[in-house]
Amino acid sequence: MTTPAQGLHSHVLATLGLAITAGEYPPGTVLRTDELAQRFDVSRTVVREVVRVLESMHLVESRRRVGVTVLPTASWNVYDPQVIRWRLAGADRPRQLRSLTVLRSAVEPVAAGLAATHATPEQCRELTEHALGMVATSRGRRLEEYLVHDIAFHRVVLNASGNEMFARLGDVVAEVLTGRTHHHVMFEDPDPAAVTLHVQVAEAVRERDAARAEELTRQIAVGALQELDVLAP
Amino acid sequence: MTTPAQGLHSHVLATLGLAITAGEYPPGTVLRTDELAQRFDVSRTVVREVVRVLESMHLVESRRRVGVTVLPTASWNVYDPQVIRWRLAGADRPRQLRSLTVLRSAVEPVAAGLAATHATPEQCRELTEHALGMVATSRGRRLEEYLVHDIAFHRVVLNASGNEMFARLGDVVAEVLTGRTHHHVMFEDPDPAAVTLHVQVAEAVRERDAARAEELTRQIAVGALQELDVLAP
DNA sequence: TGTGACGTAAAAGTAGTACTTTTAATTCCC
DNA sequence: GGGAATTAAAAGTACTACTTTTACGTCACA
Repeated sequence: MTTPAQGLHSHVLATLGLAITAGEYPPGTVLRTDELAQRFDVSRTVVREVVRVLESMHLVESRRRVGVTVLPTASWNVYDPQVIRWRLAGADRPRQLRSLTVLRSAVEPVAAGLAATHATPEQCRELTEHALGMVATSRGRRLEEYLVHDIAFHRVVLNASGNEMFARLGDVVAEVLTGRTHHHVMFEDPDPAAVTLHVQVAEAVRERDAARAEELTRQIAVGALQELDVLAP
Repeated sequence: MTTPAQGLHSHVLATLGLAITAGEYPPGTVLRTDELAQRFDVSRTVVREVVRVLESMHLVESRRRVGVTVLPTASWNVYDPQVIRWRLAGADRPRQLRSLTVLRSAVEPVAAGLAATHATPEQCRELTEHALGMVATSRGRRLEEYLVHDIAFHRVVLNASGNEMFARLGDVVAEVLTGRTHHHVMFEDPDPAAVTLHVQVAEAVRERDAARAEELTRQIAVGALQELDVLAP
């Protein structure tokens, strides 16, 4: 069982993509289109379309007379949301979670700084709302509700930065936060210090204090990294 | 004339991808596969494969009975190197250059800090080598040679960070630096202050001084951003 | 024995056609 | 006028036939 699979293309793509990113086919493995067609019981047409997509993600390379070769991790489009999802669902989830968290620690403080100067009143309002939401749900095992606010908070910050590259990391952050919550010891409530920091970030943005927003977000990031070290040293 | 075009698929993909990212088809525009097949004088098979790839980049969306709809910029996979190249080659090159530079300013300092603790002796050597190369070519209109060292330098830093997400930004940085050089007033030599900073970063990494490497790289980034403000206010 | 030209076959690439499925839009009935 | 049935348009899938590239093995020649 892999994915719902409405549409043959989606199904084959999901299956193959997941298998490759999970390392089931070591780099250099050669697949042949009609072999795949047979294996999945679909036409070569469908397989070819899938291969073209995998090729655009640089997961495989297709060469005449050779076949479809699986490429090493180093050439993968690791920023492709689809690739990220596959990897988070597969074997090297911890590694992926760590590298994404490091990326966050670089990007989010800068994004917060920019948000302080660019955020619209509406965005400021949303920020405050979600920060307060986090406070409200930070105790009593309400992790799922907390997560919703946490994700929304960070998404607003990234969007408010006014930089489209940052904005597009919203989904990535959502994945990371979700992954983290669901793999935690679910007994403990979120770190109160982190909650406070979120409230303060919202404050700083509202007050147009870029330096403070950046610094506070940096502290949140440090916390996230430390947490990761404790969980997976 | 758009691209060399070895292979029908590549040609159609390049043409369509470029046109869409250049905004020639406003979001919501509907294309039909057999119309495209006719226009490019290729089979529908080829067009379908191209559409599937564009779909995986979230440039378009294909729906039955409707056709292939061009999606708004907000949904594009802006981290896809191919999309980045298309956008840099097209109309909103300045915007793209700016958002990428902001991304760099967030990522590279952190990467440099990590590099200071993770760089191998070989990487330290390369770093120093390229920094000195930059010094050597920083005067006398040797911009192309300078560029090679500049790109190599930043690539080594990103790789040495040990984070695969950072490492994969090497190509992006290369594109940005190349774009900047080629669109500058080519009369002036690179900023001497920047050159010095690169040498110092190499030094800091060699001495395992993470904080200093990070701070110095941050200064390089600030310089790049200011430069951008002067050029395209 | 080594080397280079050559031929072969295997696999991807392309084309075209026939058919299925979904679904927007129109029609028609109540 | 609103909702159900019909229709047709476009993508999705399959299959088959053919073209092009090219890795690999063969064989001749030095």
